[in-house]
Order: sequence, then C-alpha cells, then structure tokens
Amino acid sequence: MSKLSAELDRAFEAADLRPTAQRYAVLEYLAKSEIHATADEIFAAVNFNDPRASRATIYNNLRSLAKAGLVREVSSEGKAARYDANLHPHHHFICDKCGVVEDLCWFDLPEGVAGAALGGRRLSNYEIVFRGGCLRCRKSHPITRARRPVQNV
Amino acid sequence: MSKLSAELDRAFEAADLRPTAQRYAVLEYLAKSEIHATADEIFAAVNFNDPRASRATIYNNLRSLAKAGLVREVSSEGKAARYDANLHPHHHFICDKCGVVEDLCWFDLPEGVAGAALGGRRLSNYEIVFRGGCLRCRKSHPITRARRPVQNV
DNA sequence: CCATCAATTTAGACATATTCTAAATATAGA
DNA sequence: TCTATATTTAGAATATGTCTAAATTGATGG
Repeated sequence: MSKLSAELDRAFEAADLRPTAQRYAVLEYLAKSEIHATADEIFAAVNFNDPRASRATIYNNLRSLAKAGLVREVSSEGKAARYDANLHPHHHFICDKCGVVEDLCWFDLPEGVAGAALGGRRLSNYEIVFRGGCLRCRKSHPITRARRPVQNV
Repeated sequence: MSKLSAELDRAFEAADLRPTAQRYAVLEYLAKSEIHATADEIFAAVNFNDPRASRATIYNNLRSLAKAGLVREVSSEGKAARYDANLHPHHHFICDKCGVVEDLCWFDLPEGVAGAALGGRRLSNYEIVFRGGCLRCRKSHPITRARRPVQNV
C-alpha cells in the first residue's frame, strides 16, 4: 500500500481541489478511521490536539469533498449523516443489530444484469448496500437467521 | 394488481403490527406516493383533510414500520430523511442533478458474486443504489456523460 | 516583494429535523 | 367490564445543518 499522504495528495490533485489544512484533515481522518464518522465526530477528532477548524468548515469541506467524489455520505439509521472516504470504490454492509457500517471489497455487477431495470437512464456509478449481522454480532447470537431466507449471493 | 387496502392489511398482519389509523395512514401514503416523502411531507399529507396525527406519531410510526421492514429510509442528499414503502423489494436510482429518488424493478444478484466480499457475515437483505441522470434530466442535457465511463451493467 | 482577487475559514446566529416527556387515549385479551 | 399494554399527543428540549459577514489565506501577475 502506498503512503496515505501521497494518496491524499494525488486525490486532491485529481479532483482539482485545494488541499487546505482543514480540508486535508477532514479527508485524512475519514481515510484513517473505520467508523464512518458523523460531522460532529470529525469535528472532535480534527480539533483534538489543537482547535483549528470550526463546525462550519467541517460541513463546508464535507460538501466540497463529496461534490468532488472524495467522500460519500452513507446511509445512516440515526439522524446524523455519516461520511466515508471514497478513495477506492467499495460496497457497504450495515449491521441490523449494532448499526455498524462496514466497507466491503468492490466487485462489479455482471454485465447486463441491471440494464432492463435502468431503462434509458445514464449511469454514473452504483453501490450495493447489504444488511445483516456483522461478524461481532453473529458471534454473540450464532443462531439468528433472516426471517425469510435470502438467496445465496 | 390486488387492491392496495388488502395488501396493506396483509402487510400489517404479516409484520404483526397493529394497524392503527395513524400508522395505516402513514404506510398508505407512502405506498401511494412516488416521491419518497420526508416526515414533514407525510405529516402534511396525512393531515390534509382532517388533522389527526401529530408529528411525534409520524416519527413513531416511521420507526415502528421501518423496524418491521414495511418502510425503508432511503439515502437523502439533503438533511431530512426520506421514506419509502417497502412492500415489494426494489432497487433505487438517485439523480445526480435533480436528486429525485426512483424505484427500479428488483433483480437478484447472480449467485456467488458477493460471497467473497461478505466474508462470513449473515445476510438478511440488500439493495443496489444507482446514481446518474434520470430520464427527465437526461432529456434536457442529452450529451452529459459520466466523467469516467462505467461498465455496462 | 507587493497588490489583487477569489477561495476559504470563522463564530455565532439562525433554521430545521428529530427525540423526549408525561399525561391522555385506545386496544386486545382475560 | 377490567386490566395491562401500546399508542397518541402537544409542546419542550435537543441535535443537526445552514447562513452571514468579516477576517484570513493562497495563488497569480506585475
């Protein structure tokens, strides 16, 4: 794996976005963190050592980064939006029980499976959101099953 | 297509959820409406004729219905959550330009494509979220294209 | 190095969305 | 009917997100 800082620099370069200290800190935190943080968590983390970003700046940067495709807002059960660095494509898994959002390796949909459903719409990207029991929750409740069986995928 | 009221009755029955007047009205509205309404829109619609549901009740019922799987919270770019009746499985399409959320016909993932990505996680369900230009927006900007081409799916 | 311009940041006020609370009401089952 | 539980309610309280106007920063050209 290449060094994170180099990867972030490349991402800013490719997106043609000024890597200001605050904006960089937001993306860096999202790239390092596993938790798909809320704006508030990002605010706290970025300012942990040294208060140097206001709330408005966190929101401003989340928007500019999202617009550039470097971060993604992920489906959040609660009310606060959760954000995810989007440096590499990936799918998501959300635990029904504990709500954790996990990244899954990317795989393409096989060619042709979605064409009919999409009709004539122009497609720019897609992601699959899986739900079920995460490994941690499954361990504590090994016999839990989906109410209706889901086809093997 | 069977009558909606019968379908709603069956859904409540299957979910073992009391079909109170207010709860029924929320699900009925979501099932009829195409707009993936916010809590506030549901509140306004349900009370249009006759004020008979408070905001708290709308939220309470959205939660109980979501927990039972009869409605789904769909990814909302803005801040107010949007809800969708989930009586039949379907995927979603979100327009990059106008933000509209459209339902797409369901299709299964081909067997085996996701197994490796899921690891040992227990799967209860999944959905695919596609993004791009809806038919209406495409019509007004026919030459728009994805910046990086997306594989045909 | 300086002047200039546009982008960014900031604090805090503001607006909106959601949850909570405690009392009232409705419903199912005995 | 009686009882226990679930649901509903209005409004207060909280959480989340946006806006504003002034200050700061960084890039560019002279």
